[in-house]
Amino acid sequence: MLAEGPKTTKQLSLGLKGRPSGYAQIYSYLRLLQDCRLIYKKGKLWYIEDDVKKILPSILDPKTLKLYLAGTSTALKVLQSLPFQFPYLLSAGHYWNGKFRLPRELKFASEIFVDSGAQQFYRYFNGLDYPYSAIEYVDFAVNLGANLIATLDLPLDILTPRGLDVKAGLKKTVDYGVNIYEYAEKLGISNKVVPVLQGFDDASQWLECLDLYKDHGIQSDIWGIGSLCMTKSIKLVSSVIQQLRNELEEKKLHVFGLALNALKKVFKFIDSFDTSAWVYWAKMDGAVFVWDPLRKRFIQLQARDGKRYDTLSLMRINIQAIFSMVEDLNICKNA
DNA sequence: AAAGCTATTAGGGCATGGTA
DNA sequence: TACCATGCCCTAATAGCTTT
Repeated sequence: MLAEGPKTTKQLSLGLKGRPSGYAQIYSYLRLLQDCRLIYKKGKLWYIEDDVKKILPSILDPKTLKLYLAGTSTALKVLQSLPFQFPYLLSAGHYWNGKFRLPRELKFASEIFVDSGAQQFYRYFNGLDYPYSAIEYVDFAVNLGANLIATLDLPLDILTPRGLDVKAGLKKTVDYGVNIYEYAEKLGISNKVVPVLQGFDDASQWLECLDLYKDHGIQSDIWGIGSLCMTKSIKLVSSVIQQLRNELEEKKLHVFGLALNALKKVFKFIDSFDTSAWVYWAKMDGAVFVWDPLRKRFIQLQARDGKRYDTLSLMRINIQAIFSMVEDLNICKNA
C-alpha cells in the first residue's frame, strides 16, 4: 500500500484490517520497519525509503525465468522418472494421428503448456493448413488439462525458405490465432491462450505480427515468440526479443525453442522458455553438461575410457544441469 | 473534545524439549 | 506416550499521552 504513496497509520490499518482495532499492531509493525530503515515518517505520513522503493518491485514480484521442459518418447520416460514436478511444454503434433490421442501420465507436470508443434510435423501440412482445426486443437488442450495454449502458428523459419511469402505467413498465423482465440473465448478460457508472434529474418516482422494481432483486438498477458528455434543468429534473436520487450513492457514473454547460447544474451528480457536440448546432448555424444556459473557456460564432459553410461541416466543429469543454469540466471536476473 | 499516537499488559496458539 | 514448562509470536485491549 505504501508503494502507492504516503499514507497515515490510520489509512494503513483500515486498509489492512478493515477495522480500526488493528491500529496498535499496525503501528508497532510500522515502527519496526522504521527501525530497519525501510520506511520513515514525516508528520503523520509514512513513506518508503527511496532505495527500498527502487528494489521493491523485485521483492514483491521477483523476476523469475521459468523453464518448460519438452520431450517425447524416451525423453518423456525420463521426465516421468524425475522425483519432482516441473513445467512441461507439450507438443500437440506428437499426439495427432488422424485424430488427437490424449497423453497419459503427465503427473510430473506442475503445469502444462500446449504448443502446436508445427516444427516437428510441418511435413504433414496440406499447403499452409494444419491437419487439425482450431476447435480440435483447443479441445485436445482443454481435455488434457492445459494451463496455457499456444496459438497455431506457421513456422516461418522453416516455410519461408520453401517459398512462403513472409507477409502471407504472418497473416495466416494471425488468422489462426484469431480462430483459436474466438473459440477459447466461447469456452471462457481465453486467458489461457498465448498468441505466438512470428517473423523470418528481421525484428520488424515480429512487430508487424504483433500489430496484426492487435488489429484483430487480441490482447494477452503472455506472448509467445516463435520462428527463432532454428536460427543460428544470436544477433537476430536478441534484437527480436529486445524490441518485443520494449513494445510489450508489462507483458510476459515466452520464447519457443530458444538456443542456450542465445539464452545467455536475452534471459533478462524474457519470462520463460522451453528446451529439449538436454535430450540431444545425451543422445548425440553421450555428453554430460555442467553449468559454469562464473563464465555462464556449459562445460561438456564425457566419460573416461572404459566407462559408459546409459542415455536415460545422462538425460536425467543434463536436466539437473539445465535447472542449475536457470537457478543461476535467476540470481543474475534479480541482482 | 476528538482524533491520533505510544507503551504496556494479558492471554491464546504453537513448537520445542524435558520429564515421568 | 502423555504431560508439562518454556519461550516465542501474535493479537486484543487499554491506559495515558500528544496533536488538531
